Amino acid sequence: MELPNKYDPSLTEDKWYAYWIKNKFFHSEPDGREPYTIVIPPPNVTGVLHMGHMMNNTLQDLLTRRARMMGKNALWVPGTDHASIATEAKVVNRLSSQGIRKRDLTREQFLEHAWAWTEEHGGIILKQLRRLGASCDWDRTAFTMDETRSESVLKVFVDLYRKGLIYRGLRMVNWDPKAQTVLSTEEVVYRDEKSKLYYLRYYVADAGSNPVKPTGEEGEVLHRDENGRYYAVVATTRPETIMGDTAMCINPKDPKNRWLSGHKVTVPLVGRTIPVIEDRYVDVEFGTGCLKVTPAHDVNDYALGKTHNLETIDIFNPDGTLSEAAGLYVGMDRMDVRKRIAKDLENSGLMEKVEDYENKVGYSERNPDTAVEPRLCKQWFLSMKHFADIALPPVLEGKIKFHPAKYVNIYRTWLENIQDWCISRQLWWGHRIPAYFLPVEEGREEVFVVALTPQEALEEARRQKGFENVKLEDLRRDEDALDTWFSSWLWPVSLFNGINDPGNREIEYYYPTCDLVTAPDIIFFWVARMIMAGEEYMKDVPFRNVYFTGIVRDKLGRKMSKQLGNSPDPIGLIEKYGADGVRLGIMLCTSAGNDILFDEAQVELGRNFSNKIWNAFRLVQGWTVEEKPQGEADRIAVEWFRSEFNRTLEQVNEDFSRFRINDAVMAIYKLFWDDFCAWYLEIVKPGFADGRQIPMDKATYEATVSFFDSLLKLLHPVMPFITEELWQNLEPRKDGETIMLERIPDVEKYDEKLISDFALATEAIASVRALRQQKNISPKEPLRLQVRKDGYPQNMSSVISKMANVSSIDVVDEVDTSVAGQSFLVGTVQFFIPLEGMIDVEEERTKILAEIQRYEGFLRGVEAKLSNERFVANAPAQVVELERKKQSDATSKIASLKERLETLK
RNA sequence: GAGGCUUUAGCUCAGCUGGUUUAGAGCGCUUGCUUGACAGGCAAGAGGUCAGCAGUUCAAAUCUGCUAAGCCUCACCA
Repeated sequence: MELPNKYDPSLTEDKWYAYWIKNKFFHSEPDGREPYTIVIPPPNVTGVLHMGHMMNNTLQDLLTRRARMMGKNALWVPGTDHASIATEAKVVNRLSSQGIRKRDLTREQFLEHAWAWTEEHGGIILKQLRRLGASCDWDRTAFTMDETRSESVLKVFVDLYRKGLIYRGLRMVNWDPKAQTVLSTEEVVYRDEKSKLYYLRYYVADAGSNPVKPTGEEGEVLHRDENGRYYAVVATTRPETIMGDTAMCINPKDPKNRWLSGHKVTVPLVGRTIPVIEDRYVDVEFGTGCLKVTPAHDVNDYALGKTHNLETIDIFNPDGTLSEAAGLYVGMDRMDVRKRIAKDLENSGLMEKVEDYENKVGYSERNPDTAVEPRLCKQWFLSMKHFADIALPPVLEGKIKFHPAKYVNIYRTWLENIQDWCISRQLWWGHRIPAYFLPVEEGREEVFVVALTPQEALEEARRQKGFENVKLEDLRRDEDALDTWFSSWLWPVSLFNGINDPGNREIEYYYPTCDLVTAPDIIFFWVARMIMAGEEYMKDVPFRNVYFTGIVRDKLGRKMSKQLGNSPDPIGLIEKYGADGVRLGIMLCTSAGNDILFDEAQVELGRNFSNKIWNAFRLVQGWTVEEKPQGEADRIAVEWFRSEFNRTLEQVNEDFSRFRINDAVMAIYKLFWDDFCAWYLEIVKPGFADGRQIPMDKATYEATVSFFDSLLKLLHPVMPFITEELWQNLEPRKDGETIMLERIPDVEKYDEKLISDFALATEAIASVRALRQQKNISPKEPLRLQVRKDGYPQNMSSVISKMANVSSIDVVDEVDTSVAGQSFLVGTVQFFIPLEGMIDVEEERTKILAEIQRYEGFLRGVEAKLSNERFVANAPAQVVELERKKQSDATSKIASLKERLETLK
């Protein structure tokens, strides 16, 4: 078969993927083998593939394929996430572009649009994963809102409610005014922001009752205006909230504000009179030491309001505009009000000054332009104390291993300071909370029941006192949906239907899963909560290893973003470099927990490597065989490569077991390119005679094919397509055979002496080649070589002869340096090449002198150690012995170099 | 503000339990290579005060402390 000299991935990738699918090689069913399970971190159902996914999913595929080729029953379960906030936002946007407002639709109408959108865009990302070669069991593709998963979510909600772990409560929560829903504390991201600190005058309202004068002359001036009226000054970053002020607070230990104690002040512009309260919460040093208290719009103020029994005035509408309760600026957005009120305060002489100020402002994780508002409302919460208690031990005790381990601390800190999880969202796209409110009179406290179905809810309701005759249509189901993560946290369990059908064959077999590959930014959102759910519902961990990837950045270290345009299109890369090339390139630069700086040169390297493999195959494929004895160099090469392969295999296994994926992949890369191609194949490659390739002996040929076979297997998990293509052509295969289901060889014993002897030979060869280059001697001109027999592995002569084009190697007691020539050392072995008339004596002397200097310096260091009595007395015997060996080696090297110098005179 | 991590060749990173020939890899760079696998290649090279300072030790890139720069996580200071 005539093969082109360039590998063309487009001719193989789709073909083999279709073959794998047709033969159901990705499909897994429970059986007697050891299971290996990975569940995909479900991407947003309407998302598209980005570089982060590429890395993450290549890793998962690599691990899955490798496990499969180690004889395990490997299963990688794919699926998508309904991503309630993100998807709902997209649907709302699309509707608004069609002139439809969400609030004009019923819930059912809106959900129809949302499902249509999901069907339209859903699953694109899963199709893209196929291009990458992902060996997911597509028959098991799941969705967080499909029937099984939805049922699981509702069951868990009901169960946790009955266990008393879910409660409904009035709390200060984080409100996203754009999405118009609450968020959990984890969904708020804080950003440093340059803002202003406004100093506002709050006049003392009961001046008639002779307030205690501010102490000190300075105070007199500061706190009294030209009309003699006293005032306090409050520093705030949020002047737009003054309409909600219900107190001013000072620290009781603050002498400079003592005079305000017990008085009342007037809120500027608003004119409302509010009390001055005292609380040690107030920082005396900050601003003026006077704090305005707005219980409805600040977490701390809310706490103050509770302890001091203050009125709460909510001045915002859900969309962030000012409500009727504000009295002023009604209907304006809060951010506009801030600018406007600053001017108005200024004009009314109520603004003392404005300072630049840097503070942290919380933004919505999903709507990064929207500042989150603290807001008081009634929501559903999951009590976390219990879950923290069950989720911490498995990680601390090492039942679950984090790679890298540094995340254990982060995990621990979070769990030890955990807050209750707000799980309700004011969204429609999601799992609707299975709570039903019963009809009560206006103003009475709400009464509700929690049940899986309306029918069960009705039965439950009728057991409530006073509701014995309630009817189904009287029940009003809670409008809210659940936080998306409230379904994702069940993923490793719900994928195997472990909630709805506990103890079923699949959950028993596949759970716990083995490895989880995910990004560290969802450690709290997802990883921690899966551990909680796993422990709660399976009484066991959901996975044994968590591999945290880094963030994919561009080569300048910037995050990839649409705005910067620095995010390559993954499918474009696959088309340009081949999926195998992209996979290899990315795998070479990942390491657990470290960000990767992506450079297209990386995948170019991967493409080049594909080509290297391809051409190595072309070489081997073109060989002919005849009956003849195996040559000596060939025999050594075969034995050596067998050892080298096993040594590397051992290293690769070790690297994989420690999740040092890039090291493992690099080791395989070097094994193939450097050891197999550059050394092994070059040694056994037959020459040409009379314009025809010399046939090769059977033993060498068969060894080579078997090495190629092993190498392809080792490479397959990283580069599935090209390895399948070549494996299929390496020997005749039957339909239905695949490299995917072959076994990666086990490590066999190897000969370390042979490996080190061969290393010496390669160094000697490199030295001869270097010499040729320096002296301008053609590689084709044969040279003769002398070698001093001490420490020289004579079995390497045939290899050296062939690779360095040396016509004869004389192994001698002492090299004959009486003729002109060049000597060199490999380790302690001395080589000499006679080169009559080919060397420049002066240049040679300079070089040898430099060499002597280097060794003398080294020797001085060694001797300094050895002459140090404390070293000889304290260091372990073998370390001292080693130093002695270094000393004698260096001494003999120097001696031989000096001798050589003599002969050059 | 509290904890944690990082700093080794031009770039990205190894260097694991202090000791193995006075530091390794990949990429990049330099030089030389056109007939038999591959220029997406082959061969040979250059390149380092291991961030700085002080300490512990017979011995430090490796352990400790301080300093500097960068990054991450958490935290209610208006």
